[in-house]
Amino acid sequence: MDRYNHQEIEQKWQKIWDEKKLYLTDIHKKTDNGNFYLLDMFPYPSGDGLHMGHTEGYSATDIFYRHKRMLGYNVLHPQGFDSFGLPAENYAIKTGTHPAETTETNSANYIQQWKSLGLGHDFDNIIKTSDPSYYQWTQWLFGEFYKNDLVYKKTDTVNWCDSCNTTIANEQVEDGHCERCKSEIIQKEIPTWSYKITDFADALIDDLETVDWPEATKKKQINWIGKSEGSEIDFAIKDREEVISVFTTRADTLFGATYLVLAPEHQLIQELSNTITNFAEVQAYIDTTAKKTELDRLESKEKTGVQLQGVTAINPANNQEIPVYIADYALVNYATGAVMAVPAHDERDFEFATKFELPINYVVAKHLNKSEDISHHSKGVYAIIQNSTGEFLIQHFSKRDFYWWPGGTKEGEETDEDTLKREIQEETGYFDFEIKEVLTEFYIDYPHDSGLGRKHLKAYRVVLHSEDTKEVNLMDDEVADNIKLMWMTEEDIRKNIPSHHSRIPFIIETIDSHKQKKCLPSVGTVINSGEFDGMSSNDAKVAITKKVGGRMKSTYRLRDWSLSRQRYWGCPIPVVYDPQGNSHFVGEENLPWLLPTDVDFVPTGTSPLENSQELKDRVTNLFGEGWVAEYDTMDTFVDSSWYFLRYPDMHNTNEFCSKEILRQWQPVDLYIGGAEHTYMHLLYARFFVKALHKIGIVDFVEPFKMLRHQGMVNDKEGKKMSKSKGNVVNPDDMVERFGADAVRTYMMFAAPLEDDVIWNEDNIVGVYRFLEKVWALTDKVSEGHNEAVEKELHKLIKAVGDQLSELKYNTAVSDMMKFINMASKEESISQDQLFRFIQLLSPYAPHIADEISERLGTGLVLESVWPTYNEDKLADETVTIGVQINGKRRGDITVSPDATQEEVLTASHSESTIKKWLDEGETRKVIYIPGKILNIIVG
RNA sequence: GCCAGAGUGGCGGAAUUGGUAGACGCGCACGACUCAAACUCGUGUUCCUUCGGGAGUGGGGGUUCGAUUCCCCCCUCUGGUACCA
Repeated sequence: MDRYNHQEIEQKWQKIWDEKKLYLTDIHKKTDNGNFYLLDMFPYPSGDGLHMGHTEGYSATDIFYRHKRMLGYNVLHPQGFDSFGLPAENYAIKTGTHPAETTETNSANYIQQWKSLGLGHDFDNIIKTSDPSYYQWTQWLFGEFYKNDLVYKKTDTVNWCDSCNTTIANEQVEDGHCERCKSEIIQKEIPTWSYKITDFADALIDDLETVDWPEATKKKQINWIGKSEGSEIDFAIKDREEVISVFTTRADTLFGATYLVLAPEHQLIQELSNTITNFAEVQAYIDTTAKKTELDRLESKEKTGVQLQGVTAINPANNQEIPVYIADYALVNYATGAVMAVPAHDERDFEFATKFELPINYVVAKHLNKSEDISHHSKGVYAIIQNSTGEFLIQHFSKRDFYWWPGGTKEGEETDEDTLKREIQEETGYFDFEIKEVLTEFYIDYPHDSGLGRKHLKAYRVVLHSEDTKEVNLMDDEVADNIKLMWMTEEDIRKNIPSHHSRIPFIIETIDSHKQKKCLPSVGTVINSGEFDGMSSNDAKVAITKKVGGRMKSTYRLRDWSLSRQRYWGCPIPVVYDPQGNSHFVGEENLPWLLPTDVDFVPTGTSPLENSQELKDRVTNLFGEGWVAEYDTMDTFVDSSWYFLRYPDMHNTNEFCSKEILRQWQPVDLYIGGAEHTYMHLLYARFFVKALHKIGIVDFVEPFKMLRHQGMVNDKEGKKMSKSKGNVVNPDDMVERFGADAVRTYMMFAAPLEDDVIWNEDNIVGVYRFLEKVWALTDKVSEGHNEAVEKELHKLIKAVGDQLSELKYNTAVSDMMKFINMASKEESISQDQLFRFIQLLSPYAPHIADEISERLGTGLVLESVWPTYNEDKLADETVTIGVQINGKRRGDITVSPDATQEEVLTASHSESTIKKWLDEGETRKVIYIPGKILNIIVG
């Protein structure tokens, strides 16, 4: 028979499939297994065409599609184009070609490429988001959002790309640069429309539990949304009506708040301008900040700021008067735009306070030892006594070689002060001293037999005024211990006290941190906070918030989605303004609200649509004199946030999708695409569905039940392909040289779907040889039945089917290779057996499958029914199991799969290589796992 | 810094309810075919070895008859994110 010629057969079958409309989906068709919605991330039709990454993702869904269809599902496997966007517009600016024209040319090229890969999409029914028949529904949905208060316009500080001349969303800023053109992003005050995605922040986190997505992707979205739970607390301003609200996750440190910081853009600053005595200086700082790009702010780590002279805030916890600053480390867009600064326990506040010489007050002590529940412990005090030179008084229990701080653990006294006074005098004789602050708290576990259990101790710093003493009054056991009092310097303690007396070095550390003014950001026990002393940080967060009239609250890193773009090639925002400047939705009857064509593309910083006379006339004619259009267009991510809802009913001119079809086809069963869409597209699409659910348009809350990512396709060295490196591999070239079947199969074989694939032309020959072997098998077809092949085939049907459902394509291909290697060595294979194998192969290599099928006379493989297997053909007659002696493998034996332990042991003894190990000693134990392993313990 | 994920032959990778580590493929070596080369086919291919064995899944410890798989500590790499209070 003739040689395998991929070019010839692939072109032949692509033509046949096209003519037969093999991939046409009838969404109303009834099938045994019902509907399955399988979705690819649709591409932007770039002039560069498909890249290898696309090829992998699209091949993956196509394989799944063919399998599902042969299993009897009605599978929707659509394609389309995310065709609005900047590249076409930029190309238009350069060449004068209208974006619509570029889009047409590029789309046609993509479709050609898809077909040449043998992808089974219905190319007669594709979506282009730039078609009025599509974007009229983007606009209709905008109208629904508008009516339901889910989109609003306000002047806001937005990310502005000077090169693209447009605002961009937070998600589209990468490292301070524009995601598209890589130029620096600046902050600009601009009127902009925004979707209220933050209304759904909690649902966007919680509902992830209901979908089958990669865990990493879920976690990334959760991080991106950035929920933090904390408190909102109001600080009064002295002699003013206004209050400053701050958000904090550390209300337990409120007593340590020694100043406040407002973001430079905070609106209160202007309101207080008459009170601020150095307003000129303040305004100058605000102006400087405004000029900084996002990147400047990130790069200049050094803290800057200006005090608002004349403004004093009151710390509601202790009524202390504290200064107020503005500084750009407070961000206007996050929470209230104001921070209560606790330099002792927050790194950023600490840095600022150090620079501006602000007080650092410690109000949380780190635990020496962890204890979750304070309430069940008895309490005591602990005195850390210092003399005038700063030395510490230590007790050395010479009999037990034990060091202790003077002080006591007795109870009964009303206050800690009483206990301390009594104890210090009894044990040391000192009486003229002053009790200072709480340094830390900790726990001591006494031995079980002592009956003392666990004690919770507070360590107070005590300073002696005089070293005069009165009579010492020790208890009997204390006398017996032969206690010596000694004054030690910090250094002495570090050097001489052994480290197992951990609490003494620990307290020295703590004192040292306080003295050296170190920042201690961890949670622990509240100290120096009046009635809250001794409370755990977590309890104190709630208690202190409550005490000062604050509110427990969550804030989010996620911000509303700013959708206005000052560009041409996008979906027009369907809004007009009346002569008073109020906005109105243009109304359903005026949809599609067409993108005007009489527009100069060259960007000027204002929206290109402003130059359209047609648009102006349209508005005047429809609404009257004095009315003006909205000139901005929508972010292209709006278009792609709902396209999957349109596919099943894309020709519907009355609705974006009928209720009936929504119910039958949504949500998407399996979605495959790159992980780079985690923050933008996937988050926005989820928001859209949740918003539509709230409005009552859809009855589900998550758009994509199951999501998988394909990895990237890298070059031979594993490096990312890029134009600048000149290592980009063109899929068309590969298809021409190796054929679509080999390219598809190799991509699936080279690595698990979600891992990166290394594109190495030297390796694809392995897959090509495999296909040649399959081809050669047609020469062996004969009438007789080959039972050996039959058994392997049944195993293969099960393995490949299971692996396909789990998207483990790489091992499925390897199993098929094994089968072919086996079958190639056989004398013959029946026509029926070869056909069933071809069915298994066809999702990966559909062209060769149909060609062989035609030669076998078995018709189009996609229209056949996926083969089944018999359980009883899966079992082997014999099985080889490993024999271990003392856990080390010493040989193997071949037995029947249901051999008893006795039989296996006997077989082992008759194997000379094993027997010599068995003779080493007596058999003490035998572990036999049927079909797997025999382990004999000899000793 | 924080949050994920991953470390297995020369290379891509396989095996995880704990049970023969290295499937399948590339490469390499040898052999057959050939005047020769390529193709193809066959055999071998983790490392060390005194050919008895020994070591081995990033490193160290632990649990177990048995660990790539489970637990603890550490190292390295990749990706994401970062003045988010």
